[in-house]
Formats: sequence, C-alpha cells, structure tokens
Amino acid sequence: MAHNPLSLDLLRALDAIDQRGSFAAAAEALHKVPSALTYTVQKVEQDLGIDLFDRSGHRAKMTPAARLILEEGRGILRDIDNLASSAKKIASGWEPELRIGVDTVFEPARLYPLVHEFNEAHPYIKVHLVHGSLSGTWEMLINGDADLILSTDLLDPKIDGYETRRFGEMSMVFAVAKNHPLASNACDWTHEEIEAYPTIVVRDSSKLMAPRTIGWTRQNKLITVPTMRDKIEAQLAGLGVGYLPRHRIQAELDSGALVQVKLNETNPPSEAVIAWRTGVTGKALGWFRERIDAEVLGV
Amino acid sequence: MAHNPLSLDLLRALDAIDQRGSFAAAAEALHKVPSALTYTVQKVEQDLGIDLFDRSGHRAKMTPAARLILEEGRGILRDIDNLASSAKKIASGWEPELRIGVDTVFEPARLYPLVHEFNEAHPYIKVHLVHGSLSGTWEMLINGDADLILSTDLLDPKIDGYETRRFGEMSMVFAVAKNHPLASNACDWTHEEIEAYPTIVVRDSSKLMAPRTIGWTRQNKLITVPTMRDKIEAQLAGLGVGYLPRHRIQAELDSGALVQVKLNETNPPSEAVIAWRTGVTGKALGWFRERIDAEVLGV
DNA sequence: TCTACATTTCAAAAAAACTGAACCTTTATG
DNA sequence: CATAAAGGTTCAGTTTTTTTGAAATGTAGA
Repeated sequence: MAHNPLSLDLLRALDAIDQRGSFAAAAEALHKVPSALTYTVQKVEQDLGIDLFDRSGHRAKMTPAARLILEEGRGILRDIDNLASSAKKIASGWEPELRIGVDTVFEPARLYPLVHEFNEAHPYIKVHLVHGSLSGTWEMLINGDADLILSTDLLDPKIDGYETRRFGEMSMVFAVAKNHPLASNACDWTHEEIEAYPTIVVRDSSKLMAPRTIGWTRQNKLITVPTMRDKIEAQLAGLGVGYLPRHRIQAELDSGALVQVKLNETNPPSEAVIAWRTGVTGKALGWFRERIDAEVLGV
Repeated sequence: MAHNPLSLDLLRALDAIDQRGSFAAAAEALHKVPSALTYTVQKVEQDLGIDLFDRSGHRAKMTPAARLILEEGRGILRDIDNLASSAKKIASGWEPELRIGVDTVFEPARLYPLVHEFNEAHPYIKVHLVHGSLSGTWEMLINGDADLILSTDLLDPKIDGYETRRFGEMSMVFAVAKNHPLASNACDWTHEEIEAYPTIVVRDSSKLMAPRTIGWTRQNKLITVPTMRDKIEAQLAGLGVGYLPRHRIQAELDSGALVQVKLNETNPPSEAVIAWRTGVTGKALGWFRERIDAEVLGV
C-alpha cells in the first residue's frame, strides 16, 4: 500500500494560493516559480485521482475538495508547527509532562488559571493534577508519582531528597455551623464540652507511610471524609466540628454560615509549601515553582 | 523564513521504528533500506537542531523529544489520512457540509444518534442542525438555508421546486395538565367552555412567508411560545391548552401529568415528512434521506 | 484586435532521497 | 575469549523528485 498522497507542501501551497489569490502570487510568496506550484498540485491531483482546481475559466478556482483540504490543512500545519517548537522545547530541558500533586487543603480551582496559562504557552506539555491529603501528598512526591507538590509543612516526614519553598501562611480556625450548639458562645468552651460533638477529619491518602493525625487527637466520635471539601461541607451541615483553613472558608465566615470558636489552645499557623525532588531541574517544574504564590490560597 | 523541518516521512518513520522496534525492521516495513531511515532521521535532526535518538548504546533509543513527535505525530497522520479520504468523498459527490432543518414538532435529541453515526463515518463532513417552526421550517428549505428539512405536510405551501417523502404519522392530541379544570371530564366540553382557557401556540419562525395558524383559530387568549418544547412545558404547567403531538408527550400521558381531552371535532393525523430541493443530489443528503425513519418520532 | 495576466507544458538542471557495500559497536553464544 | 549476529552509520554513486525558465495556451478586458 502506497503513501498518502497529501503532502505538507500541498497544504502550504493551497494556503498560499488562497491567501495571495493566484498561483503566480503564491509562488512568489513561497520563493518558487509558478510552474513549480502547478507541478505540486498536479502531482497530488493525479495521485489522489481528484481535481483540486477547476481550470475551465481564466483563473484556476478551487474545487470543494480542495477547499476542504485547505481548511483542515491549516489546522494540520498549525499542529505541525506547534509540534516542532514543542520538540525543541523538550530537547532544551522542558519536560514532556509534569505531574503536580495538590493537597486537599487547597482549593484545586485556584490552580486552574496558572495551568491554563501554562498550557497556552506550551500546548504539548501535559500537566496532570493529582490530589492527595496529608502525608499522602508527600508520598506522591517521594514515590515519584508527582514532580511537584503543594502541601503544608505540618507533617514534613523528615526524609531527605527533596527541597521546599514556602509560598504562604495558612491559619486554621476551629469552626462550626451557625446552627451548631457551640456557635452560641464565641469562646470559653471546655475540652469536655467540645468533645461532646463529633470531629470531622480528612482521611490521609497515604498508602504506605504511617498516617498522621491532624491537630490534637481525640479517639471518640471521629468522622473521616476523603477531602477538605467534604470536611467543609460536613461542618457546614452541622455534622461535626474541627479546624478548617481560613482561606477556604472566608466567604462562609463572612456570611455567617460558619462561626469561629476561639479555644484557649493556640494553633501556630502552618506554612503552605511547594516541594520537589532534589536534582530534578526541568524547566516546566521551574516555571511552576516560580509562579506558584499566595494567589493559590485565594488571598 | 524556511520550512518546518518536520516531514510526514519522519512521522511515518518514527511510527514504524516504534512499532517494529528497530531501524532495520522499520526500514523493511517501509520498503526501504536502513540507511535511508538513517538519512531521513538525521536530516530532521540537523534541520531541527535537536537529537531524536540517543546513539550512545547498542540500539538507538528515542529521546523524549522524539517520543513527543511520535505520539502527536500519530494523530497528525490519522488526520491526514482522514482528510485525504474525505477529499475523495467530496470529489465523488459527498457534500462538504449538510444543513438539516428540524421542525420543532420533533424532539431534536432523536436525531443525535443518526448524526453521530454519520459523523463517525464521515469525520470531515459538517452537519448543521437548525431549528424552525411551521412554515418557517419550509422557508429554510426554499431560501436555501437548509438542504433537508424534517417537517409536517400540514402547511405545505404549494410551491414547487422540492420533493418530499413521508416517514411517519403524527397524531395530535388535545391535552391539558392533570390539575387543569378541563381534565376533570374526559369528553363533552363545548367550544365555549374550552375557549374560556388560553390556547398555547407555537410561533411561526418564518420571516417572509405569511405565518400559518395551527388548527382552528380563536382570536382570544392566545399565548405564543417559540418552540414545541416550550408549548409542552406551558401546558404541563397548566398555563393553557392545545393540541400536542402524541409522540412528544406519550410519557406524560402515561404518567398522568397530561390528560387527553376528546373533542367531537376530528383532527386527521398529519404526516411527518422530509423535504429537499429537487435536483440537489449530494450523497450526504441521500444518506440522511434513506436513514430518517419513524425512529425520529420516538415510536 | 490587442494587451495583460494567469496558468500550463516541456526539456533541462538541481536537489533530495535512496541504495548497497563497507564499517563500527554492542550483545549473544559456544 | 573468540566469534558470530544484529543494529546502526558512512559514503560514493544512482535514481527519483522537484525546480526552473522559456515558450505556449487561453482568457478577460480595453
């Protein structure tokens, strides 16, 4: 079986003929002589067995088939151009794909504008966003399932082989739904009173490492949910209580849907960090390392 | 500015090398000699200024850049193949695009499976579905805004220049919402009693032709809506009464949400027809003419 | 009719692609 | 460890494809 007779040269020729309006003008634009264009076109017409131009009149007019090839061909030419430049990028240190692990404390949608911008600039570099929670997010990095993670320094597992950079501060607030019994008094609840209500906790997505527990541990009345979003919704519904990252619930605090309860224990604010494996130096990784900032927290 | 150095030959070469596992085997598959492949590859490497293969080991190994070109290139080769075969189709009588006018008496979603099937078989032939109502649907055909229409023979405007084929029968039922006063008695309402309630009518989408009126005319209490779907919803909400095509409301009649009211006047069932301009003989048009059957009515 | 384009034809020339034999290298094998 | 087998490249020569320029053809408009 022979080759497909369509050549990129033909696509470029059709494009030039359409833009310049004539074989002669197109030939000049392509640094060729008109008869060369005639040759290119006739060759494909013969191989494909169809007419590309209607030569009955004075000037050659494209047939519908040629017009289809023209229109779709432009997309193909664009793809080929993108592909060539992307290949060069990859050869010069841009990764073919980048996997970003995002801890559930962050609103995933906050990253989309950044990913979108990256994708416009580098159409052939695939960005994967994978989600994790607590030490599970770190595990993705250690296991090589992610090239870059957004997480917190809270449970830094003291394994070396990676580097971190801080990009924001997260204060955790103990919050309850507005109808919750604890909401009636802004302060002064004892531990025993608080322990009367279930605590919502996010389940650690780690498969291998010892799951860490968040905040202070109470054995009784734990309700575990898979993501921070679920935890927020559970607490909004009054199902239980617990610490939530302020940046995720600012709107609910402002509207009064959630109420902050002040406890006498103090939670030092934890750090939002990005982390990557040492020695890994791709340019896409570098791009995101540079660009991830407090914006991702929504502040 | 020179050409993009990426050639379809290179894409085919990379594909063969990947599939066969070696330059030698790939060369054989391409009816070439290994050194010809070396030539093709080296030429692009030189023009593009990047390495496509790592030749440090025994066997040449693709670089990440080559792998990207391979993977994306496969899609481009597929596109080129589709494009060539579509161009041949068009040259042999398949239209580049087909515009189908669908009257609002039909459920548009009923056509989707057919359009989907067509699209799989003819990826580069664009199908446009445009909507109309009453004589407006016919107008699309007469004006040349549609190549094929699905309509009813009810208001056949006696203009020649088109042909029709019947593909189903539509019985119109006078229906009201289950809470509507007229629903309490299955029969025996007088015209005066019925005229106490507003009639919902679909507005004719025609711009030029004289709008036709559906069924018997009553000047008072007319509520016009743009589509049959709106009319059904309006009558479901009890806003008014009127004839509805049985095939669109069978589920509502079965569930009791709508109730048929029998009147002593008889409405002869109208015909569901397709129509096209005489002398227009594209194969895509023919395909749909053959394939549109009672299925579109949902029976 | 004459002129100005627009395109094609054709033979020759240039460029690109292909071939086959010789030649490295690395892996497999007795 | 010597030898064979296989993968890939180099290179000079050959074939094929593409380009060129001059002449020919044909159409539209003055």
